Amino acid sequence: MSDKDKKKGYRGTLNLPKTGFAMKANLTQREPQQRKAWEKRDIYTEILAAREGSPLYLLHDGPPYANGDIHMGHVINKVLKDFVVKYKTMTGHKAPYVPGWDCHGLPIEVKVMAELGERAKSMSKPEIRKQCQKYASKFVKHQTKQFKALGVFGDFKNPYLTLKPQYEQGILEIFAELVGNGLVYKQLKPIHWSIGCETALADAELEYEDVTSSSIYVNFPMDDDSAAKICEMGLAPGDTKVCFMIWTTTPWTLAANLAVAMHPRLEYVGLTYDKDGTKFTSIICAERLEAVVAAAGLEEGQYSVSESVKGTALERLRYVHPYIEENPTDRDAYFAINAEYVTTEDGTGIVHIAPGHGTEDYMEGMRYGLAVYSPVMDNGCYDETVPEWLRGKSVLKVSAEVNEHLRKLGLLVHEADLLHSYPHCWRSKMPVIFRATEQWFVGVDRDIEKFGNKSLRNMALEQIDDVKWIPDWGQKRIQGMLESRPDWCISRQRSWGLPIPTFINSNCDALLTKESAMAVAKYVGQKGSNCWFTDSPKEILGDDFQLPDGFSWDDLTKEENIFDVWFESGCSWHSVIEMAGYEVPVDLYLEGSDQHRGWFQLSLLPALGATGKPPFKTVLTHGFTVDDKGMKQSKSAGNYVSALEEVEKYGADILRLWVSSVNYQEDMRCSDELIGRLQDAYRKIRNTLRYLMSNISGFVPAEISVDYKDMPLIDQWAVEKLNTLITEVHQAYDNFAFHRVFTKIYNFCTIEMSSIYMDVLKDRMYCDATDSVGRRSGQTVMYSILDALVRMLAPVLAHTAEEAWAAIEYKSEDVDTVHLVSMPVADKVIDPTANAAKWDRIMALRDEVLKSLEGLRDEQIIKSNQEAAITIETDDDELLAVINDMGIETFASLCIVSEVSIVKGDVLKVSAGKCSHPKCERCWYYYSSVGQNAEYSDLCDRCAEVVAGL
RNA sequence: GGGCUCGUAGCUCAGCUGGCUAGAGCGCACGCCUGAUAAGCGUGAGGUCGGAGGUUCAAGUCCUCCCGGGCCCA
Repeated sequence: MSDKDKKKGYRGTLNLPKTGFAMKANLTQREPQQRKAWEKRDIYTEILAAREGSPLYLLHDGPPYANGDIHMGHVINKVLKDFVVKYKTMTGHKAPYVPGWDCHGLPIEVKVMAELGERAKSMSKPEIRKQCQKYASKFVKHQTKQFKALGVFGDFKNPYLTLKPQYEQGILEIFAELVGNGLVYKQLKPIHWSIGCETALADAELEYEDVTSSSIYVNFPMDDDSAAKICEMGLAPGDTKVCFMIWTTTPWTLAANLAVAMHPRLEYVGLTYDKDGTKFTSIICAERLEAVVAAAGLEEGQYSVSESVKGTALERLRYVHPYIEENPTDRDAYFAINAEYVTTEDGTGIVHIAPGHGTEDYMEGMRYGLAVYSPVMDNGCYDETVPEWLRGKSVLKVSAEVNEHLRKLGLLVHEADLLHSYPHCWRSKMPVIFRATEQWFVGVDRDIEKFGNKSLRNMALEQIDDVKWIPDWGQKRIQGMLESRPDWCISRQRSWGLPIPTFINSNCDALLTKESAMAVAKYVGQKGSNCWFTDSPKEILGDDFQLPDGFSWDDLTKEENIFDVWFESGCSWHSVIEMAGYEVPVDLYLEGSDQHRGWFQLSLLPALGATGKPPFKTVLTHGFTVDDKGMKQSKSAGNYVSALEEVEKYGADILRLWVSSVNYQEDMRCSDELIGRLQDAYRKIRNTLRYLMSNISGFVPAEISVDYKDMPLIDQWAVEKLNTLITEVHQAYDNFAFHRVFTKIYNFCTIEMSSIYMDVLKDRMYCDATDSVGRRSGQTVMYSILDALVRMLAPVLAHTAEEAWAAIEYKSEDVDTVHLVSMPVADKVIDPTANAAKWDRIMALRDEVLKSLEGLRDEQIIKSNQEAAITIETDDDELLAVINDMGIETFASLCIVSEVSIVKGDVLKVSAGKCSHPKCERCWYYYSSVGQNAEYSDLCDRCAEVVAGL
């Protein structure tokens, strides 16, 4: 025997852990191979086929925009969806997942136009659209690769794309239904207009930024009759120039002014003062007096204030436009109206009204019969109807000139810069203006005969109650949005999109009926929407299409509006789900919480308008990633985490584990460091699996398992803990509470397994005879824990669980992918609560013992626990009984000490000392039996017996 | 400015319908083991529960206000 062998002693007689499951994960190398193997066997198709005939669970994917690389938001979204799909599959559902992309729209068109540069000018719409399609397809490919690299399973070979003819057909079919139900109309209406892009913008296309605007106080002189009335009311002395004083931050809109508004119930006064040698009386709101006096620079004694009257008293009084001599509209104008929305937060309490340039102005204007006057052209310049000095000038650059003009007229009371938040176009970044143009709308307040004369708004508000919102405040959120939302402007003046199928004759009558839209739908479904730009109305509608009265084939042209992309994605429940033969509502929509305004709402409305039903049963939302300090992430702020880099660096399972670890209902703090920390958790989980696996090599569960009732108490404890874990994890998954899944499993690995059970089991596993009942019992438990853990981890650690499943020698289910295995089910026969109180006491006592051992170690009396002998004194009969019941030796093994004695004393007292017995050279315990066996004088009786039997 | 929402140890999470000296894991510090070893075990230090009022015998948990985030809107 060499020295080296001597040193090893009895090592060769032990059953030490053995496994091929590597400690080092090497995820960045191993995962791609795993994915390749999945790809090769087409695991998505295989899984679906295996679940054919099972209950359906439909998660309908919301389409990301086909532009750019994926970011952390995508990661969270897709991984959460994948958790759901994989879990549902493992609970016996057929859970198809068809990923989709939003392919039309402004961002792509703008990008393509920029790339084309000058060349774009000589290109036709179909040519430009072709470039856009190429661009979109390219990013669909990119993102497909990136999503798959996360371990997401789905039908990536046949994704849904909003640019596919079939999909487009579906949109037009829904549109036709809405037309048929009387929801679609065309109207002049002020909408957000991007001057930079020369197009109408949707709410979702606006970005708010702080800008400095010129805010001005302006006097609008009254006509003589009204001035006289003001005097009669006692607001003006009689020898002054009487005016309404308004305040605005958009001087350019004054050219379109048609009225002034005051709140009906607020008090208004006349403020009389001298200005540039003229005596003025300005009507203002009493509450704004101080601010106006300050703005006008009036000192104490330089002005007087009249009694007040209510806003209603001023209604219909007339004024003269400051610089427009003749009313440019065919309706009455230049008088005072009452409006509830007037506030006293700033300004004068009198609001200038330009119905062509503001939504509220428009609404109030309608009530008073004002025209919708909007003297601004597509390019943001004034048209011919304004005074000559303004014609052709850009409204964004004209404030200084307007102010100067007003000053010369003596009507500008005060001018100041104001910093405020103002909407900008998300693409051109230019300030957005309100401008009235002809647009197509879906009316949300129109009664729908087919659905009991309810409006879309009514139906939506009613039926969101039948949808399950997770978290539950999602309902409140969408409710508020539905209550206040205006009609949906669905038209855009752009190239890259699905044309709105409307025709027009030379009288400007529009041809749009359910039948015409359906005819176009059919044609587009066959030829794709490019046909709109190349084919004739007759080809598109079909030879046998019956034109309505007033239309003829030789006087029919196509309109060139395209749909708001939200309308396209909002029809996916039809284009994707229904057209594939599935039924709506689907089980789940799962997106970021911004989609309450976006996809959720804009899917709900078309679905209600067309079918009268919502498209989803459950809507689950997640929050957004913020940086490690909780602040919004952006590339420019430098606190941006690149999803691709993180996957590259740590591997997909680390990212997946990170997603599972955070509560996605709130903001998720995210940084490279925070993600990196999950490596620790990953290692702990992986090592737990590895250790379990390493102790069951050669264990054939079906043949040599031990029954629960025959197990040692500690094994029963472990089985009970596992049972509890399974129940809790199941519940957590069912509630989409993935971070609870993570916490439960992780804590189980750390506490129950690593620091207690696996540590305690070492002696039995290593030192007991290979096929002893005690060892087999431990293996039985470890096997079932391993089996359950791998299954429960599979939705989260998609790659690692697969790797582990493959490494399990004797599988409990004859399936060669963990993703087709079923979730473990808690054993109903085992009641984990039965012994819980008892175990709490035992574990508490164990803590005391470990604490006292730490003292011994500090004094350098012992090094390892096995050197120690423990004496416990207690006055607690119950505790005495519990310990004696389980057996003092069992308790000793739980603490991994050589000797324990427990006696009745005064108070609980744990004392420890060095064990006086000799050390067994094989199991390293200090037992009295060591030395008793003549043949093996350095072994305890147990070890001697085992070694003798070898 | 409005709607919704969040704010418990360095990090990630528990704390149910208000009720003992606020918990866990990780991380950290210190120590142990060397028969899970680029592993394992133990002990310990960390929190005025965002802040201020209030209701209550009693508040992290209810109310009001304030501060600071996030999403959406204006």
